[in-house]
Amino acid sequence: MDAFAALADPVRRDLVSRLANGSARVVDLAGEHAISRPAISRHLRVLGEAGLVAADDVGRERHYRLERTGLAPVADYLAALEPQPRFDDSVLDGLDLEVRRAVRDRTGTDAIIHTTTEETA
Amino acid sequence: MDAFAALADPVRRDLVSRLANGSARVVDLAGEHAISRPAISRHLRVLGEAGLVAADDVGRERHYRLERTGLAPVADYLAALEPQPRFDDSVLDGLDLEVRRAVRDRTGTDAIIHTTTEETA
DNA sequence: CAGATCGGTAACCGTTAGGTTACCAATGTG
DNA sequence: CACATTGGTAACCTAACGGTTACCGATCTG
Repeated sequence: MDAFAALADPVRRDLVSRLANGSARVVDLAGEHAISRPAISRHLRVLGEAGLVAADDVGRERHYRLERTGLAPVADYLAALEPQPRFDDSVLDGLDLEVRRAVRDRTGTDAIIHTTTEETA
Repeated sequence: MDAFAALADPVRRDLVSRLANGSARVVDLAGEHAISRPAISRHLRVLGEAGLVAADDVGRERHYRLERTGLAPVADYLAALEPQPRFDDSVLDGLDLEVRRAVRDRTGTDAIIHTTTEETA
């Protein structure tokens, strides 16, 4: 099950939100979620398969933690829905030439396009 | 069906992506998606209920278009999972304003906006 | 060792999701 | 008007989802 399908379930979203505040054991999560422990366990397995959660075994306990990299597909998808997915330089056209010229002149570091960041007066 | 569940289906994600490039009719979308037109129609209804898609009636045709504000719950959820809730997510930059506005506007359904903010006493 | 705790898995069950075909209303066009 | 086009809906079916209880192994602890 992919990340989208995994996050379609409100219980799993709660679990992910919960784990964003720190890792937890299955019993802890089950104690907070009104449904049975096996149900929580299976939700965690789904989240694990989606790459959203990972576990560390500590003795007989299993500490689940959020795996934020698993959120990448979702974030990427949202980003791709932006009106202009490309960098729109047109707004800065006026500055653009000067920026490039300055970069050429200096040639020191690579500097490249940090855009409007370095504006020391 | 909320936005998360709506986006859980790959066909619906395709439809949303497709509509991000411009509106389209049901027959057009059906012609691109290998499944039957009624199936597409129902997917569009689901997307509409989730606030992800809207339609303009033009004669006997119905032009579907992407409703980006419907993405607010998802973007908001992702933002809430950030390690430190700074508003520095370049990925979600464009959505940010729409997120805030949509949260104000909609507030209907479950929306999930409160995300675990209300700490237990 | 005996027993409690932690956690995964299997079996079962009701509900829902998503596909199909068939049908219907509404609108454009010869 | 006759008919094609567009698109929504209903009925139906299969597969999957998500819950439960029961059971098992593994690990701490008296």
